[in-house]
Amino acid sequence: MGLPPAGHMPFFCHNGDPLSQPPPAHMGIPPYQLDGKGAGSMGEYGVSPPAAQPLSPAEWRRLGPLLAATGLSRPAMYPFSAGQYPYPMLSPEMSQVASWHTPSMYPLSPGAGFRSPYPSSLPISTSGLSSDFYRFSPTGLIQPHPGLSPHPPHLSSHPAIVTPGPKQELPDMNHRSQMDHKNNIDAKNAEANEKKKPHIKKPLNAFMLYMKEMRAKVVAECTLKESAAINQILGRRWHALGREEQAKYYELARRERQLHMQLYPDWSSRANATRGKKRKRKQDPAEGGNSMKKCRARYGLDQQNQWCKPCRRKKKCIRYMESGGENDGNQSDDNLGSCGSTGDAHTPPEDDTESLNQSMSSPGGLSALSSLTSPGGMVMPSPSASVASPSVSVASPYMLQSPLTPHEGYDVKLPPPPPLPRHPVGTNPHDANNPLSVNQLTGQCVRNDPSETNGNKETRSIISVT
DNA sequence: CCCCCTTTGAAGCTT
DNA sequence: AAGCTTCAAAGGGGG
Repeated sequence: MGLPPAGHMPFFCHNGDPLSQPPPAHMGIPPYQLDGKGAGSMGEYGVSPPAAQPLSPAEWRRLGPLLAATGLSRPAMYPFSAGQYPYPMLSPEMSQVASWHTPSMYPLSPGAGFRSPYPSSLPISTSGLSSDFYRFSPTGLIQPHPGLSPHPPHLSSHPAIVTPGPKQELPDMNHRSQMDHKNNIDAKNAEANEKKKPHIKKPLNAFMLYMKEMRAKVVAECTLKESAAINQILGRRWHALGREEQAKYYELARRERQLHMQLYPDWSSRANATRGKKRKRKQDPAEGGNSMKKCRARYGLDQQNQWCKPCRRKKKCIRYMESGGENDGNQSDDNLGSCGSTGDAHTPPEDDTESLNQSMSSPGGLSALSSLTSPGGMVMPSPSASVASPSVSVASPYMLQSPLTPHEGYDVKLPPPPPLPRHPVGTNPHDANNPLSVNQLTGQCVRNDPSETNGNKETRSIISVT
């Protein structure tokens, strides 16, 4: 039952049958547990003195071999062959893209297709970490013991940390001096102080760090600008990323958290989490999880007639709120279950064409894009051949099973795998109709044959979304 | 201006 | 303890 239609499963081996064999046993260790501690919880903070310090370039250089030596090296989770995998960056050349072992971990040069919100003047070289990594550092310089920072959290003026509110970014600062930057921030800080609630953002997790780094590349390759689409692609790439690569991001994220905690010892995500919304009532199991979904996600584009009014107008979903939020209680008034229980997984689209026609409701032009054929020569995995199960989607490190004992270098304190995580990227049946679906999008995404890299623009077919 | 989409992971709250 | 919810980034799109 819960299996989405095979055609919607984006993850599969190039032989088209990922389920024919269990995922490699080596895919089991959360990369961020490399330090042998139960990571992922605040409890790890400060526990490991060495980890409390930023990695030196030499350390970064060591990271790879170390990981490999501890048995982490492994083939890509989704072993596309170089010729078949639609994402060039996931080809073996990927390791060059993310040059973690070099001081320029985050290629910031425009030529690399990256852009950074932080001035390149930041002393990246001092530690080998990217400027992004210093988002928590008030001075832009990372201290061996950032906890000794003279800047109390509430005085911090770092843009990435203290902002007037969530999802509010300062303008691109690539072309601004740090002083301008600071003034700007001071102004915003004053505003924030006025409210007496400076918004300290959450530290970025591994995936967010990865997204931040890779977004520009995906944008360049696909000439897509819609983040929703980009994120789907990035999600797929993330899954396809080798463990070693992911481990680096987990490590980065772990250090970000550490640094964040040291800079803002009193900060708690609670402040942000409870900022605006009340927590919602636990969903009714009988509703199969759909009660917590907004109409769009619950019914899909092909059933917009079931959407609540605000949803149709792209406003805040009232059912979503009713489902435990603001009304905090008894609802189930709204035939939520109709598509509901388990239904999410089996409300396969009936008419793609129609839904595409309806899809103008959102991320716009993509619906038109969806009807385009793939760029010539692009070898996309056949959806029909794709068979996958969410349980094999390796959606997260938690899904992995470790072949190693703790003595082998890992503290295998794996939390039990979540029963059935969200649909892995692209496995949501609704994706078939979703113009933003990975399958739809990646079908339009540029395929860069690794052998054709080096700026051979002629081989890049770009679908412009305008 | 606000909210939507969309992704994964972390953290905290709720049950 | 398990499950759930929110928020991190991003930027185009719609009302």
